[in-house]
Order: sequence, then structure tokens, then C-alpha cells
Amino acid sequence: MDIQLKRGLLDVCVLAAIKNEDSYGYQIIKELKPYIKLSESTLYTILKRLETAEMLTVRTAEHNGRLRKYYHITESGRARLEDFRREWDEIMSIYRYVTKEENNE
Amino acid sequence: MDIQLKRGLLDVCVLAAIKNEDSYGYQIIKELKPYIKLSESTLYTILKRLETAEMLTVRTAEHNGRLRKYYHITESGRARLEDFRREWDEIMSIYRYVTKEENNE
DNA sequence: TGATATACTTCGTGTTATGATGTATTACAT
DNA sequence: ATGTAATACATCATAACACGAAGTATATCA
Repeated sequence: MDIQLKRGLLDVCVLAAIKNEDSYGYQIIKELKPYIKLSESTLYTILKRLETAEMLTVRTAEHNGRLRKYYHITESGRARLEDFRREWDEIMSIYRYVTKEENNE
Repeated sequence: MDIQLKRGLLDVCVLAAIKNEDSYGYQIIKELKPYIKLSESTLYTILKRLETAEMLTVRTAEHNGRLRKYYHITESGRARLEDFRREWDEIMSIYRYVTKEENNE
């Protein structure tokens, strides 16, 4: 899949992955695997960015004697998902423009 | 519209703008205005990139005593548009994932 | 005479995805 | 007991990219 197009979808994918219940890095990658591939370095960069943007909060918890960072979506995070939904009309209009057959005008 | 998402669409928009007939910078911006806004600096960067990638060719022609650079799509450029069309299934699957309501599982 | 539209160019900057690399623990097979 | 794969997170350097700002130059119209 085109790298550039991917860029616009990564953030919302990560937010979507935690919108129903808190999750942690490794789990998020596995959850998203069927839809979009992302490496660990990419994910943690995104998580840090989303944290700075206050779209999610972090909590460290112990699991089997090992530390895990659980990510929790905030209201701003949910608002970002809503924006994405709204933006979709624009995207579809662009899609139709790009793929439309030449009209004999 | 989200900058990152835009990135993945700009190249194909520009290619789509010249797919029916050759066009030049200023005209391309006007043509795309209803769908996506892009500045001159952005456009010319994209055009140069697409030329390097051999997705279009350039020809300089005089118009009213002023030089214009006309851009012409190549077979590779058309192939890029076809790829975009094919990628759309993936994009739609991501869209559905991101926007789907939580299922009561 | 001045403003606006047309037309293209260059530069610097900030954002971003990613591979490479590192650290450390758990689980399972040999 | 030893090795290997999976789990889990972190940092760094790099290259790609969009864009505002600024510049050059001509045509058009008030």
C-alpha cells in the first residue's frame, strides 16, 4: 500500500484500536495487522505523538512481572475519529474525481 | 482536511488532472480547487517528482508571448492511477474498521 | 499608474515513517 | 541446561514530503 496514503490512516487506526478498550503496543500491532502493517518503531512514535496531542493517556501496569504501558483514548481522541468520519465525504469526492472515466466533452 | 491524508492523494490528483489532456501548473491548481487545495510550491514540487518518476513528460510551449510548461501523462502515470484504484479496497476496509461501532462482544 | 491575474522557481522548515539497533523478560523446544 | 522465539518497549539517523515565504516576469484592466 502506498506509503503516503498510509500516513493519513495510521493515527486513526491506532486510535480505533484502543477505542473500545485500553491496549498496549504489542497488542495494537497484532490487532491492526489485517488492515495495515506497522513496525514497532513506527507505532511507538505514533503513540508518543498522540499522547503529546492529548488524544490518549498512558498508564503503566505490571503483567506477569513485566511492565506494560496501557493506552487509553481521551475525548480529543474520539473527536479525532469523528473528524475522520466527517472528512470521508471529501475523500470520496476526490476518489470519484481521480477514477472517473474521461467524459467525451 | 488532514495534511497526512492529503499527502497520499496529491500525486494521483495531479495525474488525474492531466489524464484527459495535457495541462500546465496554473491550470492544474484551478482544476483541482474544488477537490483539494494545493499551493504553487507544492504543485511544482509534485510535478518535478512525477517527472523524475517518469509518470509524466514536460514540454515547453509559448502562449501569448509567455512560456508555459505543459505536462503529459505517461503509461507509468496511468498505471499509477490504476494502482490507486486497486488500493481502494484496502482503504475501504480500513475505513470500515476505524468507523465501525463497538460490537457488544 | 497601480492592482490583479497569470506563470514558474527556489529555499528553509517542521512533520513524519521506518530500518537498525538495543535492552530485558517469558515460554517453549532441544 | 541451552538456545530460540515471542513479548515489550525505546532511541537514533535518515529520507521524503507539504508548504509558506519570497522572488521574477508578463498581461490585463480599472
